[in-house]
Amino acid sequence: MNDKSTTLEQVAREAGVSPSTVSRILNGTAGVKDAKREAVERAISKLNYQPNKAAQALASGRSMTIGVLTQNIASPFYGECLEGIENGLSDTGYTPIFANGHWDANEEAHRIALLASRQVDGLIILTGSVTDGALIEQARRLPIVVTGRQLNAPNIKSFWLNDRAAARHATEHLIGLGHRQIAHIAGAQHHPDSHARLAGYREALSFTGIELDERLVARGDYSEGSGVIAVNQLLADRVPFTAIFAANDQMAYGARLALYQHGIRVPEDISLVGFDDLQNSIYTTPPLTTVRQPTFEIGVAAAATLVNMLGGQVPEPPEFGLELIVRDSTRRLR
Amino acid sequence: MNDKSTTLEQVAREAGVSPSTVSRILNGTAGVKDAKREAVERAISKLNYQPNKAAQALASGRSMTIGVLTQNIASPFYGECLEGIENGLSDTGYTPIFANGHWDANEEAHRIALLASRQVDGLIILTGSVTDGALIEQARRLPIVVTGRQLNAPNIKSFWLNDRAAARHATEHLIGLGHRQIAHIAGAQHHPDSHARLAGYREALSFTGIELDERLVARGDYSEGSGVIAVNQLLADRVPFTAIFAANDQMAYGARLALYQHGIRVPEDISLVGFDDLQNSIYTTPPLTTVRQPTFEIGVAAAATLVNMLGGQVPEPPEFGLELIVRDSTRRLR
DNA sequence: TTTTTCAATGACAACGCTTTCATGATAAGA
DNA sequence: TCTTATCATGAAAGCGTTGTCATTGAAAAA
Repeated sequence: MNDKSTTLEQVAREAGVSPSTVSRILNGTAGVKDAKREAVERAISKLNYQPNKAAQALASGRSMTIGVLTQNIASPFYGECLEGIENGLSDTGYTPIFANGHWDANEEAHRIALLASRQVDGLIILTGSVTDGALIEQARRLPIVVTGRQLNAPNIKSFWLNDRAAARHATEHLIGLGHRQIAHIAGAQHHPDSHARLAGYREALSFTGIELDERLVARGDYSEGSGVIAVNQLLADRVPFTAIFAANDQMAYGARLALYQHGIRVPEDISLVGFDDLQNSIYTTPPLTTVRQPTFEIGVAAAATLVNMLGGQVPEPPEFGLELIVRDSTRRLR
Repeated sequence: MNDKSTTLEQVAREAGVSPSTVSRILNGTAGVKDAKREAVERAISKLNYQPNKAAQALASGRSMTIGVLTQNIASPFYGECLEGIENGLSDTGYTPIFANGHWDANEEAHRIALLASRQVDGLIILTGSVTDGALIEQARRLPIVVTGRQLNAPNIKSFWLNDRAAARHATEHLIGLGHRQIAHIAGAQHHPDSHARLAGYREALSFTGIELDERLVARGDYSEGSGVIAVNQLLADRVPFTAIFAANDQMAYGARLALYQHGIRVPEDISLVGFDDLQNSIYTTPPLTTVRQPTFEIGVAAAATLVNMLGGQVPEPPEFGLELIVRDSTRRLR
């Protein structure tokens, strides 16, 4: 209504009480006579009052914001997780602030510092390349929830999934369908996930007694484009294969396209397995067999855990598992 | 280092100057002798000082944050735009804060109020159902950039694209390929975009003298699932068609899947056109012919425009156009 | 040299809220 | 009825900055 926004003091004057009282009503800090409470509430809605969060933050030391470090906001993978966090945070009074690390340890450290200077009350770190040490140091000032690693330290909770086991499971699925020449498109070089998934793939092969032909392992970077390149490479190498296990869905999409362009059918000629179960993987042609990551659920749980920590509790975060979702991109070899 | 974070005052003491001087150095507000500047800079890095944004916001009245109202953070469409905004904002000192409206006018109003109470310095509204009036009212206190509508008002800049013309163009592309029985999967009922795209479709048909069979217009809600349903519906209706123009890519993905499940080939049996050119549309099989929305670029431009407005300028935002990208999901009818 | 001007700096009052402390009023115990 | 807890409330001191104002010292002008 007016030009400057209304302040608590104006509300107090309008209601004929002291600012302290208004504050108490706002925060439920102490009992207040009904008469005054009503007067204040009337004043609040009359003046259309909204407390100034910056002032609240400064005075109370709590900003009611949570810093979320992702790697890439636009990626479908992080998108789902962010939505989970948003969901888990709604109605808690906390607001998430997102920052992109772009998979660069320095950048990440910088972003975290920036978040800290914004007085966030806690931190959610979605994977990332920050060192454990840096996190432990940060945790001395802020509670932290981190995904994608196992980290036991005071004031830190971590969500970790057994990528290796799941990758092994996915590969075994292909083996179970009779495939023996199984290519793998590995993820970005320095991601721990990539190693784990590659290790799972190797494990499945060696456990079954299949000798791994190193030429069947192509290196991608988790992007769709790298999936295309990987398949072209694989095809150019002329080492025969009947199935591909891609380290994530996005590369599987790229692989799918490259195969299509070569006139190779999925699953008739080649079976294809991804990893992540992005929302879109139901809608690819054919729908993609993949390992489901409970990304959204992890986001929700991470948020809830952090809020609990902020509430002074020491929550035991739930365990999550990975699950193979068999759709139509894989079939028995004949 | 220490338990509580360092304050400007501690830095001042360490450097042997007054807090004012430190503040001035931080903000470049006034000239400071080199000797002192160096002393202060040394103190800052020694104490690892980061200014408290909440305090800055309170004292200066500027929070250096920008509120961004999206509808759904996780959607690929908004994701690209958010990335653009993030990009356009980097190195400006401003940080975006995202809020989800979930396509509900009330929810949106509530989120905007929340953002306002966080003392954001400006607002970017990505489409949404808020009324123009509400925006104009908000704009009295905050500069606003809004996409998806044409709105000329003080303190508001808008980015608008001619969806109707582009939709017409897309439909004409199909007509030009010899298609006459063209189905349309319309977008969500109350989105202005849906109307515009449907109108463009109608326009193209009537301009070419093709009579529109209303049974060929299916109603979706912009989600992949609704594309599946729409095609199933269309097929069940048994009205023959040779091409589909979906009001967005996500529904086109769904349509693609439904066709696949019915054993109908794209583009051999049916041509398919989408709208948006999501990043994934290059990687569908076949790659999707679609109308490219410069989502990322609009995000960048929206951010830049808002920052300029905050800098006291009255920028003329750049114009953007829509462009038909012909890929492999459409072919000449024979 | 003396006066004027100006750049550099410090003191201090905001900014809008929370939170302790003190106080008067009310209810409970003696 | 008088004292003692208890409760509701107000006054006031921060929270960590910024920004105004006043002060100082030195360079420029006289």
